[in-house]
Amino acid sequence: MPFDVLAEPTRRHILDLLRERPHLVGELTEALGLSQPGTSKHLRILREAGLVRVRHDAQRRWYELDPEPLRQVDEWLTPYRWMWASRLDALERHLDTMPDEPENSDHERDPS
Amino acid sequence: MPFDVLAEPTRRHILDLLRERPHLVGELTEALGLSQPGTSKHLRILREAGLVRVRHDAQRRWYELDPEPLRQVDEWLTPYRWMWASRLDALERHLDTMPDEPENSDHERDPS
DNA sequence: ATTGAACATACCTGATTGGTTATATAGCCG
DNA sequence: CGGCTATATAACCAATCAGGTATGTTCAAT
Repeated sequence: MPFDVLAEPTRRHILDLLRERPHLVGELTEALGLSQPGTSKHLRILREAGLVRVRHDAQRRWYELDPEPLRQVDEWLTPYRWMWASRLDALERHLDTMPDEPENSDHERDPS
Repeated sequence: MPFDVLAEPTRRHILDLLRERPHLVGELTEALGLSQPGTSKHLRILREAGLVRVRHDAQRRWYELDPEPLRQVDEWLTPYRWMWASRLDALERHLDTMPDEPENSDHERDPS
């Protein structure tokens, strides 16, 4: 699953950059503001997850996006997708019907 | 971002279970096959991410899904969504035009 | 009041991970 | 060839984390 790969903000940043155009490792290194080996390490993980591909050009390495694995994420999300719509509808209808009511619900959303 | 929360397979499993109906901690513990404190810990993380809510019923705790934060994931995904469609189209057209050709591309997808 | 049930929190531990610096590898150019 | 450029890999470190056991807390039922 590509979820753990996407968990890393830097990695999402890389994908966002590659969405516009392929990039060299050096370019990414500069854009991300981290060390070159650090960048290469992230790229390796993205490569192994199939999210990017490399094109060799002499010593250069052009990294380009492969969005295919994101489809899995999208699929996992699918059964949830209708929910936030209907939930929002319900909320709207509620707010519509009863404008400010004290509402002593026992619901709780992280009391910490 | 809820990405890191979703990176954990057990946590996705919990959400999948809650998608059907609210569950007690004990039920989840059994379904997941891990210790009760372990379950509670995951639930805490999900709570703090706003992905679940709790309803108190005496000593019982009913955990229920709140899909709202998943919307952020969906939104992050949005600019990528058109891509895999068009990419697939291109592939199909390609396969259509040239059925099995040796194809010595310089492309590479993790040579490891 | 005491016990037991349901859950949360504290604490510890081994594994993973994101970052670094140092070093290898590969290819261009003079 | 020799040195320079671009990238990858190795080795290391501090922090985070998932899991467990032990213990606290709250409430119902007797």
